[in-house]
Amino acid sequence: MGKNIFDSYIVDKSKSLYKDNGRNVLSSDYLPDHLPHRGKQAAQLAQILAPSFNGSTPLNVLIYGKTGTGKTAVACYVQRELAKKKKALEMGLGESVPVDCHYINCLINNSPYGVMAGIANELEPGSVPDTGWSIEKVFRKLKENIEGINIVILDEIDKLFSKNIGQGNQLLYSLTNINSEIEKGKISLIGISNDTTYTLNLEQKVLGRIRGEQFVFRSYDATQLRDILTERVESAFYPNVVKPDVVAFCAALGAQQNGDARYALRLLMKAGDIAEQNKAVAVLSDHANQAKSFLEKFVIKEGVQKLTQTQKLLLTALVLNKNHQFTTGELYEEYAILCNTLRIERLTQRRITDLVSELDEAGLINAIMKSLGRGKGRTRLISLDANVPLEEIITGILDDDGRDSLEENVRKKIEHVFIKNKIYSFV
DNA sequence: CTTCCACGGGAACACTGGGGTG
DNA sequence: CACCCCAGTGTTCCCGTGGAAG
Repeated sequence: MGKNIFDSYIVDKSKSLYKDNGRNVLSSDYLPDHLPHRGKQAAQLAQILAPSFNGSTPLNVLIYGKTGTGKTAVACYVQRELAKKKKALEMGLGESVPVDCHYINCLINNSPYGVMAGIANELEPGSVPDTGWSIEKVFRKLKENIEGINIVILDEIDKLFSKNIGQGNQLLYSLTNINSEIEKGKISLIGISNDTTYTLNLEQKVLGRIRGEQFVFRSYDATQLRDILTERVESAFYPNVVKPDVVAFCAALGAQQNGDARYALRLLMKAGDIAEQNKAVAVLSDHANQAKSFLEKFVIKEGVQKLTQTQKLLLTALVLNKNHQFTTGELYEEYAILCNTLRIERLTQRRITDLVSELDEAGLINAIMKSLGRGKGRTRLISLDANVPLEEIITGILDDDGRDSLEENVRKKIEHVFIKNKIYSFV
């Protein structure tokens, strides 16, 4: 047998640090049997939903909290328990219990149509196509098929409002309105939001209808994260494979990232992977350190790769003048010049301001609003974020990784520009 | 108080890609 | 098959507005 590119990555099962299927335990969509430090929240949620088994429609629920604070985990945990209870009751009664809980992720179905169709297909799989119908038609179909009490978890519900506030309100209004329109089926919503401003820009008429319970999930601190990680480590790795200081390290970093348990778990998994690839017999703090820098770079590079061609050009302009602070007007000039040399159509300045805002939100650049007074007006001062390594940005721009946001000839030309300006030499 | 530049909301448009109809 | 309906996305166009130097 010759050498194969997979060889160094496939570890002999007998030498693996992970138990069978253990690596999955660390993945973000794994739902453990026990949720440390979230038992109370799960119990409260169960209490709110419990009346559904007696035939009354539960109150709506809004859950707020930053990423990785266990919102989704708690909701899905309760969903799973509810399904178990339903089954048990049905076994006992010998008849079906008309209670169901569905999960919709609004980031994946990221449009009013997508969410509406998602719910309709939960009620009756395949009843609605992914595209092509009017929303009203989807809604009609949904109303046709709805029966009993349906608890709908709308995860990342804030994404419905980030693009078009009016549409988001309209959708929630329609969904909550169903209960007064129809007798045979009811809906209650569990909205999960990463936006901690607690408002979601809900209009008054929608707010009045939602009228439910609100939960705020506080971020985990380092101690809590350590408890979470410790439990996962026990089911993911063989005994004594992960040193306690590695767990503490991951927990501490997770705490720094706004108490993000997901990040801490990713760190731990990466550390485990690195340890395996190095054929180590244990996961050491050195592996965790490597994992940390890997994730940092990976996030940036991946973020840049996903950008549109125009955003990459804006970044290019900033990289070429990495010590300069641009006003929007200046940056637009620079961008226009770049478009000329690359022979591409340029977008309007209005569009560019939006793209700059997106880059700012992504944390790749700093754009500070300043009023410079007479003759200068009100503008943003734009520069690369000093904390972002230049190398990752440049490789992110050039290395498309099959995403094809850059036309091939444009990519070549940008590379050429970088080389000409002696910025690309170290790659 | 004027003046300046760009911010950013909103309407309108083009285009894409799917379903439904005759 | 030709043709219309519909949602979504990315864009342009128009324009009222902010806020500090002069």
